[in-house]
Amino acid sequence: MTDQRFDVRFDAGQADARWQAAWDEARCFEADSASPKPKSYVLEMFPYPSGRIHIGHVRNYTMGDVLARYKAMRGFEVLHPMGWDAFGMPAENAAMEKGVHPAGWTYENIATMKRQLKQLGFALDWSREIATCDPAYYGHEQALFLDLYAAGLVYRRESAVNWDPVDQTVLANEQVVDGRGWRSGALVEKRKLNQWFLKITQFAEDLLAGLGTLDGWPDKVRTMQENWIGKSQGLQFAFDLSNGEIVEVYTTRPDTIFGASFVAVAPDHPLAQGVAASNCEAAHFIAQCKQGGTTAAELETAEKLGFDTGIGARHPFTGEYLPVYIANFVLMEYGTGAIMAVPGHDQRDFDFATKYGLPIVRVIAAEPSAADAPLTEAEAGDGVCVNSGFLDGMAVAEAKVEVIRRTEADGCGAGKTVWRLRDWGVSRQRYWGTPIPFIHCENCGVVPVPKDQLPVVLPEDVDFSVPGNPLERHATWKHVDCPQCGAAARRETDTLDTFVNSSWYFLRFASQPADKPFDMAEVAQWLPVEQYIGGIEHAILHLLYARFWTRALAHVGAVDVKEPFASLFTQGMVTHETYSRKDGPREIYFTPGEVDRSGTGATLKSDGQPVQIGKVIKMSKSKKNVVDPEDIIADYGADAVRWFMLSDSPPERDLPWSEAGIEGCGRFVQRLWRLFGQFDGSATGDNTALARKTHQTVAAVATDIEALSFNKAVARIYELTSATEKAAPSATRNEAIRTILLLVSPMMPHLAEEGWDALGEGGLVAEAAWPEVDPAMLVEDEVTVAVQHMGKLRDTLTVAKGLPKDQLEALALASERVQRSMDGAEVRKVIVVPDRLVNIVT
RNA sequence: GCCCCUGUGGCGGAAUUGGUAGACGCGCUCGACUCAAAAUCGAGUUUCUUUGAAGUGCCGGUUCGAGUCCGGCCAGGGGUACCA
Repeated sequence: MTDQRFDVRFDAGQADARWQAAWDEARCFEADSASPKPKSYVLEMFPYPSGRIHIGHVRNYTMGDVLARYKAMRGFEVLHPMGWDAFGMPAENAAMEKGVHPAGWTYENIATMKRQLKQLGFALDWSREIATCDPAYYGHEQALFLDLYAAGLVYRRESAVNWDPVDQTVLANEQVVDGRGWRSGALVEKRKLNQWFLKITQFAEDLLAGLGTLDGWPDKVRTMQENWIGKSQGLQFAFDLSNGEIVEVYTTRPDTIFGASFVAVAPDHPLAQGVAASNCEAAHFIAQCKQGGTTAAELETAEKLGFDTGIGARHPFTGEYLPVYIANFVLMEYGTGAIMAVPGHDQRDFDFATKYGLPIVRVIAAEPSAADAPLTEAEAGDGVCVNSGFLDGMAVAEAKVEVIRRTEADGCGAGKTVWRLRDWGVSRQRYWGTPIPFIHCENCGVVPVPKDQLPVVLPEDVDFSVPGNPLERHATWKHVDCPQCGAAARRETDTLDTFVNSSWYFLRFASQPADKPFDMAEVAQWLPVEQYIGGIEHAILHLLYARFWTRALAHVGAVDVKEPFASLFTQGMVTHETYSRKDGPREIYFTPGEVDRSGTGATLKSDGQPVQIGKVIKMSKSKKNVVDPEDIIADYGADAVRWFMLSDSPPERDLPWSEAGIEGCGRFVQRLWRLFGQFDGSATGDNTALARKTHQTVAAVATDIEALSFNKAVARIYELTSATEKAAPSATRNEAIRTILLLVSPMMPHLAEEGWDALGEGGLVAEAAWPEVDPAMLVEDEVTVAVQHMGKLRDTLTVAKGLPKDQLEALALASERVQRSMDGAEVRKVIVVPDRLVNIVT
């Protein structure tokens, strides 16, 4: 007697609501830290509450959800939490554009997005929800920041920001478009401010070494972080200057020292500043270097400019005097802020030397005889030293050692390890972030806010009608008494980089006492995160900062974890075309929903006029190329959307969004529903082939889910579904149907619950166990072997598995098609790969 | 500029990691059912000059054998320290 529900189509709308309520009521996704079961912490990168969930979120959270539900079926106590990376610029932009308060805007977005996530039926522990803009979260962050300060990991120094001279405000790199402020259109300048820094460089060696232990991370991410940290062994030495001073330079290529044809210092180097004090041309040049933004891409691609100071630098080995330039491509942050320039073997130096007519000397050649081969571009490759005095004939590596040895012996320099990694600047001159808990006192200097006065809470009455930091302008907020001497003092008005918020949220998810950031012992129950899933765009910054912050907390004894994420999976981005129009210096973007794309071009629905079709790039709030999943949930149900996210595209690859395909997923939901309805309790008898297929599929899908290869798991399930549909009723077929239901339950949980219930299984499928596999059923007894002649396929043979080589060879040679292809030629060689192929070489 | 990645039918992709290229899905075509449509079911679907040949972005190399390994290019994407 089958359930009457199977007489009609599966009603996703009804089932989604019903089972979401049932899971809530059973509280089956709330993680129990005290559970005796083995623990599994599955985490997806928490979203910025930008307004509404987009397809990229759905993809990310569906993957994590399948893994979390699968892990639960395998007997783990699963922690699968969700929260909100709720501080950030878009809230302030909304405040400026729409006059809404950042807090109100953010919390409304959170409410909307939480509702949308719930519609997707994710197995999330909402009891642990976090919003980083909640003082209950950021207050603990302020306490941790003070702990790091006490441990000497926090300091202040000057650093450059993008300055908009018209709006009188600091701009994010994203807000600088073609060197101009995005609102004012003014040319952006570099301006120095006193800012807060975290000593990430103190952990550089350990962060680098730690990469070697992260077996569960993609190699590409480890490589990117390794390059970012950028350990290099080089030489730091001093040039004696013609004005009696010295200048320290750092080079990673001491082997090329004889090719040095000038010395260059950064515009903000003390030497440059000294020259500028008495030379207005130099001062003018330095001022010119201040133009433009602060990004590496901008600095590297800008035209190389220099100013000859007239000072000479004495080469330590030749005694020759090299000109000293102030150059815009030398960075004060790296090494000593001064370089010896070797045009022959560094492209930046080559470009500069060409422009200013400086000598370009070859000092490295493929072989000694090529010493005078002309250079048309810088050659950075390996070779032997030429035109290099005592280094001539030495290999690059050997010469590096020799130059460092001589320099050290002469006492004018030493070998030195230098890191590309710079300390983490965490100051932001913005309102919507964690207030940095310090007070500036004229008597006492920089004073930490006492912990019993935390949290330092953001004022609510702020004005966004003028640009700049509202905290700075607030009438009363920054005026406080010094906690040490009681005198009138001033609060720090910078807030923390939002990457600080996301550097420890995974700890707060694991343990959230009211009186402290987290409990160390409870954190130890769950950490490290077993599987972390998020976008590849976070490969360096977020992931490196989180690794650093965890180490810093371990350094102050707050946690006993070193690496926070045991395994990392970087999903590809969901991409879409952009649509825009120029409006003066600003580019105005439109959402796909606002655009009619039916013709060859694209027009705006509201006015029928054309819009520019931009590149296919990652979906982002600022480019508005986002698609709203809620409509397709309404049309097809949560399960079809989830299934679609998992099908087809390999999860690590980018997914260009298209509407096509979702309908097919909707059809498959119905197809499964019909199949469940064919469960026939009265059927008897076995079907060995189907039983084998079933067990093989269970094993393969488990492997695929554990590897997060959901697209492959989906293909396997399609195959088993087809085979089961075609089979005649039998006990085996019933078992196959029941198995399919369990296999799809992490992916299509609503459909699975409805089917489980209709089949009278009892309890929730969310709490059911993964089907057992009989290893004996995985082995096939026949295999198909390819037969090739000269590497080209000529025939296939179906033979018993494990057939010996000589028999395979004989069968292959006997093949009529092979004989025809060989056309009587003599067999020179036969390659036999058992169970796979035979290749005959003539 | 620099670092990392990707490139296979009309489309998304698979290929036991050097061994039958195109599994599975989408789309499309034809057929069945229907008064008709939807839904469903079945067959087909890389290309071509089709006893066969070519084919995995392009050019070359290694190998009995290359989508897979090596060298050189091209195109697209991500990051580039204040987007998150």
